[in-house]
Amino acid sequence: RDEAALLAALARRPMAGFDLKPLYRVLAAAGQSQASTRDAREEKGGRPGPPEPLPVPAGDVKLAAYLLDPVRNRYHLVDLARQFLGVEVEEGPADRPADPACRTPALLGRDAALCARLRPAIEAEIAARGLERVYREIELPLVPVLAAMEVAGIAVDREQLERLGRQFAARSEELAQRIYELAGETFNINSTQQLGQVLFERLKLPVVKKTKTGYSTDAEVLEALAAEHPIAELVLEYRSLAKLRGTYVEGLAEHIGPDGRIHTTFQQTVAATGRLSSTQPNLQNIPIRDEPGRSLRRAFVAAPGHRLVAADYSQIELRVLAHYSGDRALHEAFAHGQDVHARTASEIFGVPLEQVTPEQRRVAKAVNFGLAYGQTDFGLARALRIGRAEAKRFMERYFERYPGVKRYMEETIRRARQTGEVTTLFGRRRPIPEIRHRVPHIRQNAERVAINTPIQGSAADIMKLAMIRVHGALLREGLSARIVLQVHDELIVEAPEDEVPRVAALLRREMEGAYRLDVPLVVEVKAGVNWYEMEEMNG
DNA sequence: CCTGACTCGC
DNA sequence: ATGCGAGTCAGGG
Repeated sequence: RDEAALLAALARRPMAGFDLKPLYRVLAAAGQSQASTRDAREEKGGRPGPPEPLPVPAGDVKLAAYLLDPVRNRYHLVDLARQFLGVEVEEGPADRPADPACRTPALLGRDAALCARLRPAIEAEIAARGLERVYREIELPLVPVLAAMEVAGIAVDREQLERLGRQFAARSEELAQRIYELAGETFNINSTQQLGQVLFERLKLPVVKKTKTGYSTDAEVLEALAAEHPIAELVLEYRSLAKLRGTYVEGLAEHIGPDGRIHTTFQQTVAATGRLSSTQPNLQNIPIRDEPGRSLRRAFVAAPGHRLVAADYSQIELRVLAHYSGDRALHEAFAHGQDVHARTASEIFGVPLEQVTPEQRRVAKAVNFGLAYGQTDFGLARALRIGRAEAKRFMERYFERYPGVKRYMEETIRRARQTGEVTTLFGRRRPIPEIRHRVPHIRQNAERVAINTPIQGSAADIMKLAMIRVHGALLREGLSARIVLQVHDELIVEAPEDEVPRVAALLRREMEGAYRLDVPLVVEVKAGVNWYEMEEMNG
C-alpha cells in the first residue's frame, strides 16, 4: 500500500529530526513484516531473511542536546528553541507525543521547522565541545540498534510466570497470617506507617533509624530487629514476596504483547553517565541475587527452536579503572588473568594469592566494589558491618598497595575542580558545578560523582560501541540471531539453535574488540533455553 | 497526580 | 551518610 511504500522510502534515506527512535521502531517493525511476507511469497519458508539495514540517522537534536547537558531532566523542543534560537513557543507534538490533540498540521509543521533550524545551531555546539565522536560514532548509530531490539522484544512464558505468582501468593498469605498473630491484630503490612506503629508502639521494639516522616522500617532495620523479635524476619520475607508479585509477576504480565513477547523501551537520554535505562517495563532490574526472585528468569525464554545467548563483560569497571589509573598491580592482575578480588585480598592482607581465605576475598571484593563509587570508610564499614576504624585500615592498606589508583582519583578530582566537568573515554562530558561548593557534604558528593562518572560512563561507551558492532556483524553475516536485551554490562541475544556457536564466537569477538584498553576486555558467554538456566560457553 | 519509602538491577 | 537507574505501594492533594 501507499503507507508501506512511504515507510520503505523513509527507510532508504538518512533522516534528521528530534527523537528519531520511535520512528525507527516503526520502520524496523515494517521492515521485519515486509521481509517475512517477501520470504513467504518466495516460499523460502520458516524464518525471515535479512531485512534491509536501516541507515544511521543524519542527526537527532534530542540526542545532541543530551550530549551537551546530560544532567537535564527533560529535552523538550520548546526548551531547546528558547535556549538555542531565542524563540518562545507553546509545546507541540514533539513534546507531547501522547497527546493527539496537539497533532495538528500547523503544529506538526511548526515542530518540523523548529527542528530544522535547531539542528545546525545545536550541532555547531556539539563540534565546538568535542562531542562529534560520541555523537556520530556512538549515539546516532545506536538508534537503529535500539529500535531493532525494542521491536524484537523477549519471549515470556506466561504460564511459568503465573505458576510462580501462585507460589509467591500462597507463601505470602501464610506469612501474613503469622505476622498478624505475632502483632495481635491485622493491618496493612505494606504500609510503612502501619508497620511502624505495630513494631515500635505496639511491640515496643527499639527504634534504630528514623526517616523524615517517622520510623524507618527498611531491610537494614528489620535485619537488626530480627535479633529482638521473630516478626522482623517474617516481614522481610513478606515484603520481598510482595515486591516480586507486584513489580515482577503482575507488572511484567501486563506488558506481554499479543506476540507473547515483552517490548521494553530503552531510554537513551536519561542517565547522566551515558548508560541506557529501560522502562515500560524495566527489564534491567530482573532479580538474580536471591531465590525465589531469581526463578523469575525461567519465565524469560527463547522462542521454539532458539536459545538465549548471554554475553557479559567481566569486571569492566575495574578494567576501565586499571586503564585510566595505569596502576601497576591492577594492570598485572588483569594482564595475567588473575582473580582480581583474590589478588586484592592478597595485597591488603599481605598473604600469598593461594592462601587467601573466602572471608578475606569477601572483604576485598567489597573494597573493589566501592572504588568506582568513591567509597568512604564510613560506607565500607556499613557495607561490611564492621567498625569504621577497621574499614579505614582496609582502605589505607588498599591505597598503599595500589598507589596508582589513589593518584588517579586525586588527579580526577583536581581536574574536575579546575574544569567543572569530567569526561569519558569517548569524550562524553558531565558538568559537575557542585565540585566547588563550599558546603562539605555537597562538595564531597560531587567528588564521588567525579570519580564514578568516567568509570561508569566509559564502560557505557564501550558497551554501546559493542552493541553497534554486534548488531552490524549479525546482519553482515546473514544470521537470524538478534540482540534482545542489554543490562549495562551484558547483552542477551536470541539465536536459532544452529547459529548458537557462531553467535557465541561473534559476541566474544565483537565485545572484546569493541575498544582497546591497556588491559584486556574479557567477555563470558552463556547459553540456554531460558534466562535462568544458562551453561557457560567459554571453551 | 505527586512525593516518600522501599527494593530490584548493574 | 558509596555511583547510576525504574517500579510499586501508601498516603495525601
